[in-house]
Amino acid sequence: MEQLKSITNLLRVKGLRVTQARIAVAEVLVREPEHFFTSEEIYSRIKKSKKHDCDQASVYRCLSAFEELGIVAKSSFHGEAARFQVLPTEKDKHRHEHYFKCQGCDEIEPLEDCLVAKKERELEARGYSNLKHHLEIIGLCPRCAH
Amino acid sequence: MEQLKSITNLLRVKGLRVTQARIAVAEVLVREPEHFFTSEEIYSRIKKSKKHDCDQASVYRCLSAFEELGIVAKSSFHGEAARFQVLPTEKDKHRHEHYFKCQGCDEIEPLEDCLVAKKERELEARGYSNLKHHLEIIGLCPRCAH
DNA sequence: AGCTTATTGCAACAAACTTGCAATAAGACT
DNA sequence: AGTCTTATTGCAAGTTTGTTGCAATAAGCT
Repeated sequence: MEQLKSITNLLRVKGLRVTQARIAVAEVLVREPEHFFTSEEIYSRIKKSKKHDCDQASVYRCLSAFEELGIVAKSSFHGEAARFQVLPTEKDKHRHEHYFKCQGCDEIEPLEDCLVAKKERELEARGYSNLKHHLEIIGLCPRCAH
Repeated sequence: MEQLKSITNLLRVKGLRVTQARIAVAEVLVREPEHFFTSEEIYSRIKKSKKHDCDQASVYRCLSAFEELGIVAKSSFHGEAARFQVLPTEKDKHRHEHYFKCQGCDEIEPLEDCLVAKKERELEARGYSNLKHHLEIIGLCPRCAH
């Protein structure tokens, strides 16, 4: 609830309208902050809840806007649909940019520490800028390894 | 030349046929081992050279086979077409799994050292297995930063 | 309540693959 | 070298994951 309000506030601050579609998408994301949603999943939850209704195109447009505002993190795995997750607080914004994906159960878990920060500092020292990164590790988790 | 022969040998050893399409794709990849080819690029170089001919579908099927055999490394960036590069020797197989991509000039450069190896060892100690990883860092290279 | 214009819904488009199937051509066997 | 078997190919159609143009709608300011 609190988080939903902060999203609508941010929209207002940025001069964007607080529309049904944006509320619908935000509600889905906020209800399961640990889940990595595909656009399709978000869309079907909106449909199922029947509280709001909206088009798939709107979900995509909405997620792009949210990404630009830093409300969600987007990540895509080799050839698969992109996944989105709310970024809960300002300081946690980079928390989930590293993932582990199990090829057995398709579970996605965040990796807590940023392996790449050091490398980025080094690149910055050499004149690179506006750095962003994305890391994926795939394999079998202990449960699926048997 | 040497490398091309080792690819055809591997195909034979694995019971796969050494076909025109596979030779054509392999030749393109081997001619520029430092280049990160999209499937489209490979296809149009085959067309242009006129030495062989083949279909786009065959290029895709060929690259999948090569990937499975460890002949090429595949990497894909957010929403873009996948890119492929020959893996020159057994020991260098993981050499190019880390990239930097400049948003200014679209240049892709490998990052030499493996940041993730340590993390993988740690996960393995906790029961994870069959680990593979992919890291991308995007931003502006010094030339594009101005 | 009315006005302005950002958003939406819809349908069409697009990029990057993937797949089914009949035709072809590797390569094993003679 | 010719024949046979079946892995591969070419082609066309399909799929997935978005993106886009445009008229209709609805935020939100006054």
